[in-house]
Formats: sequence, C-alpha cells, structure tokens
Amino acid sequence: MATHKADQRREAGQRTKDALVAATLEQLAQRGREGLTLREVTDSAGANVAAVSYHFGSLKGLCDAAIEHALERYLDAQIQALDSLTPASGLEDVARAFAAPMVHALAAGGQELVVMRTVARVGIDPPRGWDRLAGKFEQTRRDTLRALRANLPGIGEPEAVFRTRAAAGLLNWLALAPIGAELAAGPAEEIERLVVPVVAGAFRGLPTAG
Amino acid sequence: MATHKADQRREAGQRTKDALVAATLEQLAQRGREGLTLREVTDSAGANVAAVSYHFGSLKGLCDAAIEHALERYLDAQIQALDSLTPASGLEDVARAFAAPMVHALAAGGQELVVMRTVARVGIDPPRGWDRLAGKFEQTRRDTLRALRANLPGIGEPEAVFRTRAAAGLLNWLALAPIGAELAAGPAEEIERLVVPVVAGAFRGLPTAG
DNA sequence: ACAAAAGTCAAGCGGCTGTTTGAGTTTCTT
DNA sequence: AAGAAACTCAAACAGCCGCTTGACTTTTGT
Repeated sequence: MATHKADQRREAGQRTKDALVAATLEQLAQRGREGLTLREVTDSAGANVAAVSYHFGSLKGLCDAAIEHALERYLDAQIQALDSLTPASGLEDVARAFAAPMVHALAAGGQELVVMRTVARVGIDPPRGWDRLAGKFEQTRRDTLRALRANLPGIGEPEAVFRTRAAAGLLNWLALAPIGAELAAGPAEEIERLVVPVVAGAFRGLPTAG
Repeated sequence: MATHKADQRREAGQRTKDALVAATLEQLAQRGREGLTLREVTDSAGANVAAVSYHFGSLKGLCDAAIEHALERYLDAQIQALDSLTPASGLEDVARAFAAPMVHALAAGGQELVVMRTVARVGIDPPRGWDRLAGKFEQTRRDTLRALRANLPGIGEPEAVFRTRAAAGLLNWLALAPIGAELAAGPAEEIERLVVPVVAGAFRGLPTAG
C-alpha cells in the first residue's frame, strides 16, 4: 500500500535539500558562481558535506538546482507582471510591469532579492544548457516585445529587441551594484518613482536629432 | 652617477610586471575576482609564481594593481569624452559622450574591452579602499551631472544622480552580458546607433502620465 | 520481526590553492 | 675585479578544495 502515514524520513531529506538550495542561493547572490564553496554552503545550511553528493550528485548539481529554482521564481513573477498588460497599455504601463518584479524584490529584500541577484549574475555568466527554461524566457521576451512595439510603431525589430535587453540589464544592474543597495533602503513607491521613468525612457529612446 | 645606460635588468622586471597585470586583467574580465587563480595568471603571462610575490607582494596586490590600472584607463577615457561637451550640448550629445568609451571599447575589442569588463565587474563587487581614484570619479560624476541638469531643468538632484548611475550600469551591463558580445560583432556606427538613443532616453526619462 | 531503504555523519582521499625559501643568474656600481 | 642589487626559478610548504567511503541511525515495507 502507498504511504498512508507521512514519510518522515523523506520529509527530513527534503528539508535538507531546501536548506542547501537556500544557502546556495544566498552565497550565489553574494559572490557569484566562482565564489561558491562547499563547506560554507553546508555549514550555512546546517548539513553535512556528504549531503550535497547524496542529494545533488555534486556541488555543480546543487548550483544548477539553485539557479533553476531562482530562474523559475523570476520567470513566474515576470510573466505574471506582464499578464496585467492590455493592448491599451501605454509605454509607462509597460515599463512599470516590466520593472515590477525587481522593484518588488528591492523593496522586500530577503529571499526575493537573493533570487533576483542570482538571476542577474546568471545573466552575466550564463551556465551551459538551461534549455529547460528557454520556453518561459521566450514568452517574457515575446510579451514585452509586443507591448513595446505597440507603443513604438516607428521602431524596427532589432531596436526593440535591444531596448528590451538593455532595460533588463539596467534592472539587473540595480540588483547587483551598490546603487541598488542604496535604493533598497527606501520604500517601494520611492523605488518605483525613480526606476520606472528611466526604464520607460530607455524603451522610448531619443529620436536622433538633426 | 645616474643610469646613463639603459637599466636592462629593471626593464626586464617591468616587462614581467606589465605582463602579469595584462594577464590578470584578462582573467579578471572573464571570470571576476573570485575566479582569479595564481598559476593561470603566471602561466598566461609566462612568469614564475614567485614573481607575483616579488613584484606585488601577493595575488591580492597584483589584483589591486590590475584593477587600479583598469580604473585609471577608464576614467581618463571618460573624462576626455566628457571634455568635448559645451554648455550648448544637447541631451543626445551628452549621451553620446557618456557612452563613447564603452562604444569604442565594444567596437575595438581586445585590451580596451578587457579594461571595460574589469571596471564593470568592479562596479558590482567593489574592493575596499579605492580612495586613490575617488577624485577622478567625482570629476566624471560632476561633469555628467552638470551637463545632464542643463538639459533637464525640471529634474531634481536625486533623480539626476540616479539616472546617471543607472545609465552607467546599463553600459556596464553591455560590457559583461552576452548582449554586449553580440553587439561587439558589428561596426562602431551600428553600436552607437543602438546604444546612444537608449542612454539618452534613460537620461530624459518619461514624465509620469495622468 | 526483519530486511531494505533513506538519510546522516566523521574521517580521509588526491589535488589544487597562495605563499615562501634558497640557490641561481644577470646587471649595475665602485 | 669584487661586491651589491635586481630578478628568476624549481621545489616545497601548510591549508583548503570537492568528493568518497563505510559505519551508523531511523523509517518503511512485508
């Protein structure tokens, strides 16, 4: 018969796995993939070094699992934010929705910010073969591009793609650089008031003069 | 008497130092400070491991020297580009001057791009005590802010500071992320055509609607 | 009741890390 | 010519790295 009682042993194992992933994300957000250290992760997670090999095969396996966890949370938030857009949404609405997950993470701090920092670091040094999330990434890119081009009819596709990625890079920079830490000290409204106009301005660009 | 003949011995030492700094910058740009490895640097520079201790005291000393070298080159280029601005310069001129060093580095590749990548990485994970360059940094910030506020009279100082730093972050992101590598494949005019309007747009922002 | 399975743990493995040492060579000074 | 100074080098150092092992406890299945 199946498990009519709670699998206490397996649950404990899952708790260890979660603690390892959380500790890995924290270190990943702080120092990047090169700065990752097995013993620091296990100490921070309150686990034995062998637990990593047992649950994830290797430190790289744990690292990949943590990154995938972060990417999934990020992409879900991004997709949900973009879902609020309608064909009538203006450029500022697009920018606000596009920046919403980062603004929220900066204001909230904690795990949410750790996730964004990790995603940003992955955006700089991409790991091999994250094909599993490629579909979701395509969706966010497609949604943003459509909303953007609806508000900028005169723009070409390469320009729209570049501006989307540049705006994403700007937001990622806020997560990583000291400026983001200064920003995060204030309330969410203040962050949004500063960030959204800049993202919207980057979207719209400045028509070449002369 | 002073050295009437060339100090061959000292010159050789200087060549070793330069080679070590160059090799360090390359690895620094590629993998960041955490990914730095003594033997990879020395091998790449064609030097002995002891040369690092001899010339720089430690690997950290070499790393600091390389970062300082990169920061100096970056700041000089930035200051020179901003020097071309006049009180009559429009927002696009400011953006073009502000982005010029990065555009040039992306188009040129090689050591110039390595320098920009290193500077960008330092912008994310700042080392302790870079007081020696603080003055030059202040100068670039002051110049940019003045030119910016001359073109955006309605903007407050915190907003101007944020937009300057956000635009700098956007450019740094181009140096580090894959999008920059794709960009770098094209000619300089194409890079500038894409980048400058976005930087200018980020400077100008989008006035809050409604 | 009794294996089998799941998870944890201390100890130890080879390998790579940054650094030091002392001898060696070459150049400069006097 | 003789010594000082500048520089290079192979070898070794302790320490940390990721990973494995084998014994151990606890839970699950029959």
